[in-house]
Amino acid sequence: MSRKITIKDVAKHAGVGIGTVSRAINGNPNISTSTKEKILESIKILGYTPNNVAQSMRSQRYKNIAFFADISNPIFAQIAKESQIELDKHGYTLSLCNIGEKDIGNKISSFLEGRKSDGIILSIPKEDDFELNRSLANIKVPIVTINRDVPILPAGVVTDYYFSVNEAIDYLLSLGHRNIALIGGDKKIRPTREGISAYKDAFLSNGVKLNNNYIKNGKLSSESGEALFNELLPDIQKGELTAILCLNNQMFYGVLRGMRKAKLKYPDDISLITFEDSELMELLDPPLTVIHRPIDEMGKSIVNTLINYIDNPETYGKLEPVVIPTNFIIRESCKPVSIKK
Amino acid sequence: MSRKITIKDVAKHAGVGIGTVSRAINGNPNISTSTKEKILESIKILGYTPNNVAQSMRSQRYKNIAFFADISNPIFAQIAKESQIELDKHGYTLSLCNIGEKDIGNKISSFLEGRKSDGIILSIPKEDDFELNRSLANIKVPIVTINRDVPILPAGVVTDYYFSVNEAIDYLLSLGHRNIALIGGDKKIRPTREGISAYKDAFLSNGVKLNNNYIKNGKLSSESGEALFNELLPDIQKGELTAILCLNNQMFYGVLRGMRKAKLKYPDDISLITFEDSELMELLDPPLTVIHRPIDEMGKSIVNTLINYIDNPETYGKLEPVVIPTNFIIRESCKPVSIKK
DNA sequence: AACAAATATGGAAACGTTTCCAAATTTAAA
DNA sequence: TTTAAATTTGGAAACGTTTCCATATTTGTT
Repeated sequence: MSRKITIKDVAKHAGVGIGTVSRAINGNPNISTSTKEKILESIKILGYTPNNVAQSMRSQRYKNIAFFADISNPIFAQIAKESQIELDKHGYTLSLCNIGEKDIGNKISSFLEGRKSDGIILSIPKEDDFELNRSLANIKVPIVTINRDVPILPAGVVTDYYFSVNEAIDYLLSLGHRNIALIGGDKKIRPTREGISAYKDAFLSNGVKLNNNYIKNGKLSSESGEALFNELLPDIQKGELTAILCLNNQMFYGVLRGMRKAKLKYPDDISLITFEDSELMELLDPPLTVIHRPIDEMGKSIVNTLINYIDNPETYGKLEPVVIPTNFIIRESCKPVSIKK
Repeated sequence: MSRKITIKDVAKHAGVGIGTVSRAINGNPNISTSTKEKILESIKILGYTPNNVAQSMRSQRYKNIAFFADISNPIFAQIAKESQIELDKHGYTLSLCNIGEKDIGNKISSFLEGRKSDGIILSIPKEDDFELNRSLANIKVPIVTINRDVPILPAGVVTDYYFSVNEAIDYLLSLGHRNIALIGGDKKIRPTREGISAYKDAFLSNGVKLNNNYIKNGKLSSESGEALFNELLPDIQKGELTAILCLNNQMFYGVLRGMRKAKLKYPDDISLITFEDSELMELLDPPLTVIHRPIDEMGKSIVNTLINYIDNPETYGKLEPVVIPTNFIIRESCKPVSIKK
């Protein structure tokens, strides 16, 4: 295998200095058009490609982003994919890092100490983890969070939970539902906070009295979803509770499982709406009415926000969150309430 | 922010030369226990961590693996996750790269030219893509493929399609099914090839005559799955075809969609088995009988195979494929055939 | 105690870039 | 033309390691 072509080879071939070659590669303006062309020609002839490791070493820029999330949740896998596609356009690569529930801060710090990334895309389970926030505060590269407001961090990219939930509840109310359960994660995370607020506002603006007991909070897991469903079960069986809106797809699986075990069917026994669409949501029988978010747009926004922070560090922390709108897709998991007491 | 601690600082603090510090870090045997301890102590005091970029630059080893697959398929996202977890244990990072259908070889080459990886995990749609194979042949780092036999590449990691399909067909035959359709991808890819061979052998060993028309091949997409299902539809409606085994989860979605449109229900109108388990497969109504493969084990095997190739280049191409066993999970999507003509 | 062999150590060179500064060249102004 | 200013260029230094070789030290043998 022949020796790797370096910048020196290019310089010699083009009859210029290495600094000039570097300027040609990096779009530096201090170079005449003619020499630049000559160098680009030599590069093509020799088949030269810059060694990124050497570039990073010297320039302290790495053209790499680290993606920290629990990618066993398919939604994050999709976001990772879309982010990677967008990053690729900007010449960045994406390092995938899985995180669990614990010790996230240390994992990120130790990753950054060794490996070099210019920025981080981060999805964390909680917003108010004191330890975590302290570690995050010490990280010196920009971080863009997904659907979380972390006090110590600048605004990230968020789904429009408020609008989505408002719209969905409006829809259920218009179908005649009066008791609607909201199942979500911890009250302290943005999606739940926004969701609850939209839920309440929807009842208020429709002049319907709401029952706070139907706001259920738990962990973002199917087990927790199933447990919360079971708390609601008696009221469903009594016919008092007629609809459920679930803010998280993992929890929704738990709701489905709970229904299965209780031998309940939607939409006859209860109307169902969940957050997050997927091919299977349409293939469930009956197909599910869902709140759909455009994952590709999320990926693009995340990447562009992050790259903006990298290129313009002075804007870091000064921007408003990017809010991604959703689509409400009505299928067949909700039906009108016929009789009202 | 204070200047980064380098190996020189450590050397000065410990009163040794930089080469000695390097030896201490890298587990080089040519160092006395006492100096090594002294250096490790200094490292701890100063909070030194080696700069990986500089290490890579000099050593030409990158401690990075590139993962090329279509990660919008959740199964690859999961494999990516499991691989990353395993790689992490070995001090490697994972770069995620999405690939489409076209120009895969060039994408990989150009990624490797700039970015530096020590190895590649690869999932490609086809095995016999001449252009692609030619590009792959020129890649000088080890490649481990997932479920494909690429002639030019050494053995990768494969699911035990033969055993799985054999077991599943046996099961369907034991339920009295005599006409069973097999839906899979191109005949030239390993899973389909093995699947068909296992399918035929199962009929043979059970002394049942098989109908070659029920072996259906298409693309690994839900659209293709739906199209193939529609080809089978007349025979299903005539009651001649009573079971389908689907080798690919994407195609299976198409089958489900086709059934939905034809207003057919499983297991009453047809028995159904698919490859690939997921939380939702259990939550479908009725829950699906599936062939489950242990993704964590696949990830581990992939990584260990690849790292072995990196550490022992002389074994590259000399090893047998690693075959990952599967579990057959019987749920409720198949029912016995009552009447036989 | 003397010497050879084995082990341990220091530090220059190299990895392939970018950055910076000084110098050369071109352009513009007088 | 001359001179000043602007532009372009070359290449040394630096980024932080590992590797290699020469040298120093320790260990073992007689």
